[in-house]
Amino acid sequence: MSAKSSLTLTLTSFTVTTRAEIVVIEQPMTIPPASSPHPQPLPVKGRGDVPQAVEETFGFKLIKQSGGARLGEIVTPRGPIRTPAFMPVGTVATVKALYPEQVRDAGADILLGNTYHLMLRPGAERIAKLGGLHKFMRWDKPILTDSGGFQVMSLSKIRKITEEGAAFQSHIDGSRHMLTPERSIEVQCLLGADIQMQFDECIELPAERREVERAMELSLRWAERSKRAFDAQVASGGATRGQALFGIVQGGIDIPLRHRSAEALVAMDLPGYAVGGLAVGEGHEVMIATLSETLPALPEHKPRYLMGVGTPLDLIESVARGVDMFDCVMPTRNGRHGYAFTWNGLLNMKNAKHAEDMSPIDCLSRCPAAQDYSRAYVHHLMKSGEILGAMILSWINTVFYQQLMDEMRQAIAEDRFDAWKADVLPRVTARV
RNA sequence: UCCGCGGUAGCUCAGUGGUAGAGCGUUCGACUGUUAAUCGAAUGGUCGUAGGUUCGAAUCCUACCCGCGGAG
Repeated sequence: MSAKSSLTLTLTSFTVTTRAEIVVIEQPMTIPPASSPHPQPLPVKGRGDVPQAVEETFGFKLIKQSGGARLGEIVTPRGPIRTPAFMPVGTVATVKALYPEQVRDAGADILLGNTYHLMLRPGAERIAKLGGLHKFMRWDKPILTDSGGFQVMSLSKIRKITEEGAAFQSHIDGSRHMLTPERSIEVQCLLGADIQMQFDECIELPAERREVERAMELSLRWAERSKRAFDAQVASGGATRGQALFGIVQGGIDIPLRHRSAEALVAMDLPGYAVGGLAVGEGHEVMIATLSETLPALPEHKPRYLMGVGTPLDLIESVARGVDMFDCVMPTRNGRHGYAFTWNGLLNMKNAKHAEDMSPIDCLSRCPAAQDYSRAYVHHLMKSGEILGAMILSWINTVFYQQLMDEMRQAIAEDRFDAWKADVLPRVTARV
């Protein structure tokens, strides 16, 4: 039962308080010190710098399997990444509306940043000059950077694809920029990303098979170039062996194309593999079906990262099939847009029914804000367009996602993942 | 009391002869490697009242009511 297990988890940086009884409606709301968004300052010593390496190389330990689900740990010089892991998205060097301290205390081991956005502003060379992305944004744990491949799709109106790469027109000032596999890797090295992604072409679905195949084959050639560029960076000191380059399997929902893509990437012997180009319009069932057919084509002893996914349902079903890493804007974006992910389902805090509801948002959450602020108050903040509403919901959702991953890891460790899933899935996928 | 301006959707206002629109609000929805504190949909008005002119009036005319400003 997750209600119980969520309260019995032992987490390094979290004081777990039992507050489920606080639901008394007439009681005045208390704002206890535990809810401070700035709980403890980051250690000043070595802040933002690479810790003197305990482990110089990147690695992955597969600890246990339960059904198809895997428990593991990615080892990096900046610390371990417990898997299955969810990476909060910090595209422009910030997880929107949250302090890095809150993201850390939520339990995140790694963040995602973005090549395209940071290259345009403030600029990769500038970040390098200032000491790297970790120091810049005060996040000393690992960072994974996306290569800009997703922007090939999301910014399709202002770009052109050639064999060489993607020519973008900046969405900020209209200036022209070329993103090639070589430049993408260079930028990711300048940022100091611990895990770097190959440059790829992500396309929207549905799409013609020929188009899917063309983008997949192009992405394979770009993977080769990305690897050569990354190896050259390691050779010249622009990157270390503690950093890693992941390949991205493409191929839409076409299984033979997915297999062809996976096979070619596996032959390149990369330290990790992502499944890209999913959750781009095909629907949950099709995505899971494609994933089920794709994952077995990847090596067991390397981390598997499902890019850009997803809903709690997506995460649970994907972990059940052996995915180790995720990232998604959903907890933060939907938080800014008024939704709360809770252990009893999805809440639209803008709905009128919350206007006079003094109960907490989620008494099963380990996020202080989920206990402290009433639904009525958060409803008011969202209706008023107040920033604090977005901050509170982003916080609650970020904690929810991490707590979800914690519970999954715990369940795998205790070899009860299927039972856990049967219990939790119907509740977290409900709409309240 | 006189003069002027104005009364159109819950609010602020467009619409000057062909049977009403916008923004905001309200309600609901969407969002999956963030161009997103964003976007979409629905809701909503016998056009101050009563007459008149006209084939046709929110629009022109008359009276009255209400508001604001000015004069006395």
